[in-house]
Amino acid sequence: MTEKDDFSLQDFLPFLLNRAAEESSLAFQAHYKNRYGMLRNEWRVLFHLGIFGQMTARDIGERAKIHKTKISRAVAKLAERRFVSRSRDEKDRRSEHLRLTPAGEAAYRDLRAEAQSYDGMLAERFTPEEVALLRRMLRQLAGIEYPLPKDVPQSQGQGG
Amino acid sequence: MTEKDDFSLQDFLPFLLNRAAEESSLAFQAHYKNRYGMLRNEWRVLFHLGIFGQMTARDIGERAKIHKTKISRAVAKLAERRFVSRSRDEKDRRSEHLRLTPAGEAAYRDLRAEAQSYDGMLAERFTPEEVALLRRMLRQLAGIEYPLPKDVPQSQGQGG
DNA sequence: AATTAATAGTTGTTTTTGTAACTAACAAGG
DNA sequence: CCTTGTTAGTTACAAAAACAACTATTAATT
Repeated sequence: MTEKDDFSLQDFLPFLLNRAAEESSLAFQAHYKNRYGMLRNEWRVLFHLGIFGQMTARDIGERAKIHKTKISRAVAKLAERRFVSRSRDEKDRRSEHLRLTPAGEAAYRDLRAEAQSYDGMLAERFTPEEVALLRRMLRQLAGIEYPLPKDVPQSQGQGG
Repeated sequence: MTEKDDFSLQDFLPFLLNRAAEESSLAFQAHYKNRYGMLRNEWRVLFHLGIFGQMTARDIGERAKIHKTKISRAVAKLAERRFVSRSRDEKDRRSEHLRLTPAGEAAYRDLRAEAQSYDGMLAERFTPEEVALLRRMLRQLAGIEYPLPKDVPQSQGQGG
């Protein structure tokens, strides 16, 4: 099994990104899965509601780029477990406002703490500058616009 | 939908990595899917055989960290399409040596060229130093050991 | 107003994955 | 030999994702 070829799979960005994503998700996955019986899309919805307070399914899908059928099923599960409450918009009765119940808030806070310490653990392997650059590059690759710092009015060195 | 919370999902590495991986895989996926009807694990197996010439299913799984059932199915598909040929190891009749057929080689070369130009396109958004650092960090997160330079002889066993 | 198009969200069906159990071949110890 | 354990790979079944078609409601066009 000696190398025969100069192409390196382990340098190919899509491959590398997938492997890193998979690997880095494992330990966190164990948390939301084992402790709350949640699926990946469920914690994502939970986090969005935890962060933004109230959103429609559409808002979440747009922001996280998750397909509406996944959102729909994730919301159904979360509502069934009383982590999320739904209320019709009376102006537009097609859409529903979603928010966390107290139980949902509690789960969110717990998982958020977990996420923060987990992220710190991952970041710890590098210097702060490296991590900042990594996040910036990943956001760029993910097509997430760089969020400007709130206190700095001008473009802060996106550089490319 | 205003922010309510200081936790940023878009900075959470597992989330960011997943999004970047998904996004950066899209265009390449279109190639192996539309042109060859391949699935993700199938091109991965194809590439391993293209790069290393001959391997067993086990070798591939170990190197790419793909579960053996996925390899098994990917190999079955590739063999069915005559991209891969299989031959029993006569010393150990449990295992099979896999290699690309001429058709498999052709598909590999085509997709490799695609992968190279696609990777270049992704990398182009950053400076060469940034890209080098990105790959290094991703390898570290993915649990892939840093490959030592080839001219430095090295203890046997697992290799890189 | 009536018709058509668009949007929010759901449901049903087909693919893919994940997991466990399985077969076949080898290996080691009694 | 003959258990017992291990490894390579496959298969069967359950869970999840992808995709298409659907309902209900609103908006736009005539």
